[in-house]
Formats: sequence, C-alpha cells, structure tokens
Amino acid sequence: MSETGQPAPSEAFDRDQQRRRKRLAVLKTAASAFNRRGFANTSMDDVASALGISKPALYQYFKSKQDILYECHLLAVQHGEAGVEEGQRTRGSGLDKLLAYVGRYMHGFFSDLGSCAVLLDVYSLADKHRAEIQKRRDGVTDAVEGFIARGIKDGSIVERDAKLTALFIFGVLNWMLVWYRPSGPATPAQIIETFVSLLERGLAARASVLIESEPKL
Amino acid sequence: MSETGQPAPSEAFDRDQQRRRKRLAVLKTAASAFNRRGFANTSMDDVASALGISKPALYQYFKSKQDILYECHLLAVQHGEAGVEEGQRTRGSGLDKLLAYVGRYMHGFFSDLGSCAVLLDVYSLADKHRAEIQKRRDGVTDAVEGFIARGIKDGSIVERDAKLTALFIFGVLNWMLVWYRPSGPATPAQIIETFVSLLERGLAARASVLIESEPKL
DNA sequence: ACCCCTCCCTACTCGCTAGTAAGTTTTCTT
DNA sequence: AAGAAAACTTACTAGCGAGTAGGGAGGGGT
Repeated sequence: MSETGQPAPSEAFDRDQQRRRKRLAVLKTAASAFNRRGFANTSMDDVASALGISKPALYQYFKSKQDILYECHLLAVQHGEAGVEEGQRTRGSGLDKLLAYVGRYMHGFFSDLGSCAVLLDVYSLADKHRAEIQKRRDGVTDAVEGFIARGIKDGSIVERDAKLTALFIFGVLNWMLVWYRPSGPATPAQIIETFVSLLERGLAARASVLIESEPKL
Repeated sequence: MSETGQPAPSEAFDRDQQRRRKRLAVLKTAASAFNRRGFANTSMDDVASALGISKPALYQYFKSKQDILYECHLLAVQHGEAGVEEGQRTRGSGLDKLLAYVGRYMHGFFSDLGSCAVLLDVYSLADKHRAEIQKRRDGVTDAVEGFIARGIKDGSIVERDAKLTALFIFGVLNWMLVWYRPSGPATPAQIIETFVSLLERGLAARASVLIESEPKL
C-alpha cells in the first residue's frame, strides 16, 4: 500500500548504507579524539581534518558537536545496561552475577565500538541530555550495588561496603577508556581475563581461584 | 648577616601568611570545580564567584588558568612520587611495597588537599608543562610496575601481567578524584581499608586475608 | 596629614571555535 | 544528455571567556 515502491535498493553500495558508514566513521574519530584530548580540546576542525574533510561536512551527519558527545555517552550507557541484563539473567550467587556484568560490559566495550564511548565530560552535555545519561547511569550503578549486596548476603562476596566496592569496580572499568588503544600491546581477551580474575579474587569469600596455581615454594 | 633584619613579623596575621592562605583557597576551589565539571567547563568567573570575589582578583595569585591546573597536577604527581618512595623504603615482598605505595598515595590524597589534585585534562596544559607532568607520571608508573614485577618474581603476587595490573590499580586510584567528596558518606579511613584489602586479596598469592573472617556455613 | 603599597573592582579587548550561508562539484535518475 | 538531489567546499558570523587596563579603597609607616 503505502510502501514507496522502491525495489529494495539492492547491492552493498546504496546511498543509506554509505551514509551510515560515514556517520560511524565520524563518531569513531570524534570519540577517539574526545577520549584522548578531551571534548573541549577537540575542535570540529580537528575532527574534520582527521577525516580528511571540511568542518561543514560533519554537520551533515550530526546536528552539533554536543550531539556527537551524546551518542558516545549513549553507547557507553547501553553497554552498561546490557551488562546489567546479563547479570540479572545469570543464575547463581551475587558474585556470579557481578562478574557476568563485568564480563559483558568489557566485552561490549572492546568488540563493537573500538572505543566510541566517553565517560568523562558529562558536564559538557546539554542539561536535558545530561539528565538522561545521569539517570540511566544511576540505574546501572544501583543494579551493580544490588549484585554486590546480594553477594554479601549469600556469602559469595566477603563482607564489605557495597557502594565502595562498586566505586572500586567502576574505577577499573571507566579508566579503560582513558588508556585503551586498539593498537596497544594487550589483547582484549587478555585484559578481560586479567581484570576479571583480579576482581574475582579480591571479592570472593572462598579462594576458589587459588587452586589453579600451585604455591611457589 | 644577610638576613633582612625584619623582627620576624610575629603573629598569625602577617601579610605573607594571609596571601598564602588565600592562594590555597583559590587552588582548592578551582581544583574542586575542575574535578567536578571539567577544566574547560569551568570559567575563571565561576571560580571567582564561588569565592565571592571578581575574576581579576584571581590573577593576583595565579598567572593564568593553566597555571592553576599545573599546580593541581603537580600536587597529584607529588603524592604519587611520595608513594613510590614509601614503597622503596618498605622492606618486604613486592606486594608489601606495592601496598605501601597505595596506602601512602591514598593517605596523601585524602589528608592534605581535600582534592586539589586533577588527573584528567592533561591535554589542557601548555606543552612544556604537559611534558614535565607526563614524564614524572611515567616515572611513577614504571616504579609501580616494578613493584608488581618484583612481587611476581618473589611469589608474593600471583602471576599476571605487570602492566595490566598497574592499569587496574591506577584505575581504582584515579577514579577517586572523580567521585570523592569530603562531604560524602564514607570516611577516608574506610575507603583506604576497603580498597587496600580488595587489592591485597586480588593480588596476593597466598590467601592470608582469608583468616580474618570465618567461612559462612 | 601625607604617601605608598597592596588588594580588588568595573569595563574593556581579542582570539578561538561552533555553527551557517551560499556556491560548486559529484552522482544518481530518467 | 539534462536535470535534480546529495555531498562538500570556502568564507563568513556570532558569542563566549581568558586575560588586561586603569582606577579606587584601605591601612600602615613617617
């Protein structure tokens, strides 16, 4: 009926496809620069010349500089929320749920977006956007604290302040955005394995992980 | 001999003293704002009105906005270096040295400067200052990695990548600057205790800490 | 009483950059 | 081939904020 009648624009190089790819390239380039040098220290001209185009070309894909930042934050918070869902889905102790969250979040962070996400510079967002991001972040924080509180109750996590423990974990995770470069020496898999086991040993009430390595001497 | 002959300006209200106190107030106010909202989002007018004075008054104490940032970074890196010295002074395993570093750093962070330190926005520094700060930070990083490597060798730290482990720790420590408020619910002592024991358990080859809590069930 | 020094104010300048206007090249359609 | 739409360019505008000029108030020394 109301279909526009286009014969499914076929091939891999139709207009919209290209447009989306270019848009993503802008997002990635900008995010990388934002993470490296900071949002305010990155001009739109910087982003443009990094892509080999001129500034106004950027405005075909994003309404404003803040809009780019907003989408970066959206991606980051979506990964957080995906991690929370993973934790809720996971059957087991509070610790199991927590580690499921951490694993899912890190996996998302590394895989699908190089490092499009930004965490700092929330304040650079327009009030309306900032409120939304803050609220969704708070949701993630609450859920993670919930996993920890549950773990403390069920005995899988050694007794400790749930809020402080959450801040400990967020520190580890958020700092990745500052130092991680896809070109760096460590592979995502190594990073995930190291960090998860550091957290697991630090939190676990039972020293289950100790088994895997014989004591030296 | 070459003393200026002033009869030691006596009391608590001599000129220089007041000046230094005002200067410190500027530094603390600015640093707090920088940490909260970011360097670029904080105008000199903001800082001034937070102190109840006008912008040009600030320029009596600091040459430029960047100068304030530079001193914040100096304070931060000095605490890092003090931690490294503490670690080097400490006799014992690599783990002991590492934990001495962490403890000293956190203690310095909380006590003497509320939160004057800034870590992000290194890029907002002038090139010359940035180079210095980066270099000194690299020194701290190397030393911490050294503690970890030593701990891996002497068996006090469970085998793991020293660089990644250092990044894990720096994440925890650096993120404090973002969330810590002196007015917050947790006391510095609680935070130090919780974080140090989380790190110790995560890193230690022997589960020495387990002794302190009876297994539940 | 006078001067001078410190401190701080109001009222500017000037550079930098986000965003826009208007024209040009490219690319798809028919 | 013609024409229209999309993509991108150069050349601007406008506003924000760091830093400054220059003046005024207060206090301590002589």
